[in-house]
Amino acid sequence: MLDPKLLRETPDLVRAAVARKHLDVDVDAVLAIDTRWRTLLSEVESLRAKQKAANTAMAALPKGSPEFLAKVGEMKTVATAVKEKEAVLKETESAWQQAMLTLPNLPHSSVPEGRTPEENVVWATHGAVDEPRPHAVPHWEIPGFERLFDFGRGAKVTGAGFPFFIGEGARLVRALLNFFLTENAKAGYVEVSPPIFVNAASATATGQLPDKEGQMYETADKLYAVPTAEVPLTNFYRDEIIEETALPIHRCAYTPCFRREAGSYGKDVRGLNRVHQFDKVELLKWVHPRTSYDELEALRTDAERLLQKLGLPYRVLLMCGGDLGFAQAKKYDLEVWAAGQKRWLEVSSCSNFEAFQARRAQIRFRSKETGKPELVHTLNGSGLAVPRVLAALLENNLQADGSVKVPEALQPHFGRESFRFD
RNA sequence: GGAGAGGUGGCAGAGUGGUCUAAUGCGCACGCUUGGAAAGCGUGUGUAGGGAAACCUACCGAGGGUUCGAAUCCCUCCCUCUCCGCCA
Repeated sequence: MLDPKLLRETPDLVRAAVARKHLDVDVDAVLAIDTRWRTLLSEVESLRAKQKAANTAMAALPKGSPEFLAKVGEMKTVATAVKEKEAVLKETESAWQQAMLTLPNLPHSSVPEGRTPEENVVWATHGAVDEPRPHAVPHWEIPGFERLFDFGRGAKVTGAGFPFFIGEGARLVRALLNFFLTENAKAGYVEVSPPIFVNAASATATGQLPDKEGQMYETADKLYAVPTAEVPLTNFYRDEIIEETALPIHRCAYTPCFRREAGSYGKDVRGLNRVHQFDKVELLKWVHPRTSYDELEALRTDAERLLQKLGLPYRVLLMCGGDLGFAQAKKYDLEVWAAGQKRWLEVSSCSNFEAFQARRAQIRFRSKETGKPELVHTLNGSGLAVPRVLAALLENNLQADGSVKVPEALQPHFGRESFRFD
């Protein structure tokens, strides 16, 4: 959510942000509701003040005295008026809240202009992308693929997009997770193992609800399977005030992630590219507003290092205004090169939300200068998502003899230097 | 799952219909005191919204209700504790 004061005092800034993100939001309509809400609020408050004054006066009167009874009669009409006004206020308030939620976060000044993904800026490219690999094939076409990654039985047991990982397949997943967590710990992120179901309040605070409800799996008792560890992790400090000396807080968490991916059919759903359940390690930061852009660069570097150590070619995209998410102020995507499919796969998305998430989740710190609570800045990024890294690893490291070379950094976790599908 | 008890400020804990912006204690901050400290004494000490300000309003687990008036009474839900049952 945006700062309501920002809307009132500098509506042009908000209009500019809407334009840069190429969204269709009626800022003036939100302003109108805001004004109406504030008028109603002060009306209700003055009626309440009247009630309180009468209350104090009546406490001093003998109960049942004529003066007392006269006051009761008088206050009855005020009570009715308060009730009516309050009902209107409440309605207006929820309309106000909904309207405020339509306003996107302001893009940072360093975010490039642009409407479509094609206008994202290629920030950096690492590794040999154009190296000839005559035997490279999409990972799902590797002979024996289903022996280690059994999509067929997964579909029977659960449904499409819920594969079994078997033998070396399962071991690769575990090795990657172990590698990610170990490296992240070295970089100073404290490991957390969070609940993988969250309640509606948590899903609302991080923005999954109400809009993206259809993207989550919901249980019979109204809990949601997490689409990313970002949700339980960010909500850890929801409605809390953190000591400034505790900042910055760096954490990482492995969870399985569950996504219904409703309506996302197309060619990028093959194999490990897009599944309903996948493993991911998420990096999360709660920081002082002053440092959040330095922290974003560091976050991106930390995620990049993982790909570098695995020896996988990748590129960094700086997202343009139009491809920025609703809540992000600035975002980098990390895309790994899949040599068989000859395409880039997104494996991490490193974002600075500034105070946007923190305001919605009410995560604050006590400022040493003012002594007052202020909103923290939150950042997050994957470090990293397993299946797509795995897909790229299989495709890039497939040898002419059909074996797959395990990256050196992964060998201590995997236990061998290579493996075969057949 | 069954039975019972309870959720009040940073913490402990009083308050069971009216002057509660919540007693008291601890903690914390500042001041007095002191050679310095402790003790003692004094003052202050939540969050949010509105307002230029004085100030006003809301918040006693959450939501609804009764009432002229609710921390207090009623209803629903959530959570914690104790005992019993079941079980990794």
